[in-house]
Amino acid sequence: MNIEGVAKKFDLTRDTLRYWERIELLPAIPRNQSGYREYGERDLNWVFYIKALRKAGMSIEALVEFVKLYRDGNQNIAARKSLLVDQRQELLNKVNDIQKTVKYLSFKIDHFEDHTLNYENEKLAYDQEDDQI
Amino acid sequence: MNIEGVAKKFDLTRDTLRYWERIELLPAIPRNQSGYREYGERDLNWVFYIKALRKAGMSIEALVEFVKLYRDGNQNIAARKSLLVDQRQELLNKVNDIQKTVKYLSFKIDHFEDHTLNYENEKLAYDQEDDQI
DNA sequence: GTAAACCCTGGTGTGGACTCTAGGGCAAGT
DNA sequence: ACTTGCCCTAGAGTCCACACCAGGGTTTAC
Repeated sequence: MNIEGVAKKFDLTRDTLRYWERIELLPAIPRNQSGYREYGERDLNWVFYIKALRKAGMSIEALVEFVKLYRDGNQNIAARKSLLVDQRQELLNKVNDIQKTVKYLSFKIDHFEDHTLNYENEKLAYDQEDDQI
Repeated sequence: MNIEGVAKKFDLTRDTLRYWERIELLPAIPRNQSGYREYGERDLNWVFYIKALRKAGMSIEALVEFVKLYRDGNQNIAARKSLLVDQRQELLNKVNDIQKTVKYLSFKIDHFEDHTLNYENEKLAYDQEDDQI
């Protein structure tokens, strides 16, 4: 599949795909005889993966790291797997953060008219056990 | 409380606080006779609120919008409340997205050695019902 | 009363993640 | 054969969210 097709399929711009490749967020895409990029199955997997994790808020750094491990050979399977596990954990942490904020919002919504509130009360609502604001 | 105190309390830099104020992400902070910012109870609430929502990944745009509604008077209480509700909904959507990605990662982790996978299979794991992508 | 440690504004700098442009090659239809 | 519409690279431009000055006033500690 050519770059246009991939761009459409995943709703990205061609420029973004080229950019990702340049910073090694994607592996080097094979070229046809005219030098055009020809995305294979594996490359589409990467695009899908990268896009999902970017949307979920993963840093590009972490992803580059991961791609590098793949690029550098099949050696360190354990390392790669544990990176996946780490990434999952980071996402779970993020979910946790957001859910705290949801609680905080819910509290504000429920007490919307109550103008005596201050953020100390709200902090309470936001997080009962965590002492660092 | 002066700017240094607020910065320390919320683990932000003075620059960030001034920046937020400039782009109207915070209301105009009252000044003392020397022109120094003097943060009140309400302002601390804002800082807390903004910081939490930023950390949760809310766009600055959406937050500026919200602050504006407050700034423009006490009129539209309903509008303000519904904005809170909207923001909560956005966060819930985000949680949903991330959880999809977590599922996807879990799938990859579980099938780590299985090289016959392609992103079509993974798409299945990623999201059973959503047909886009 | 003076040095250190704050505060202010206005402006410039920075890093990240694209986005666009220029200049040129290839492909497909007419 | 020629127009249209892709593709390429290299490089410049943009926007965001700060971070970092410079130049100057103020407050606090000695």
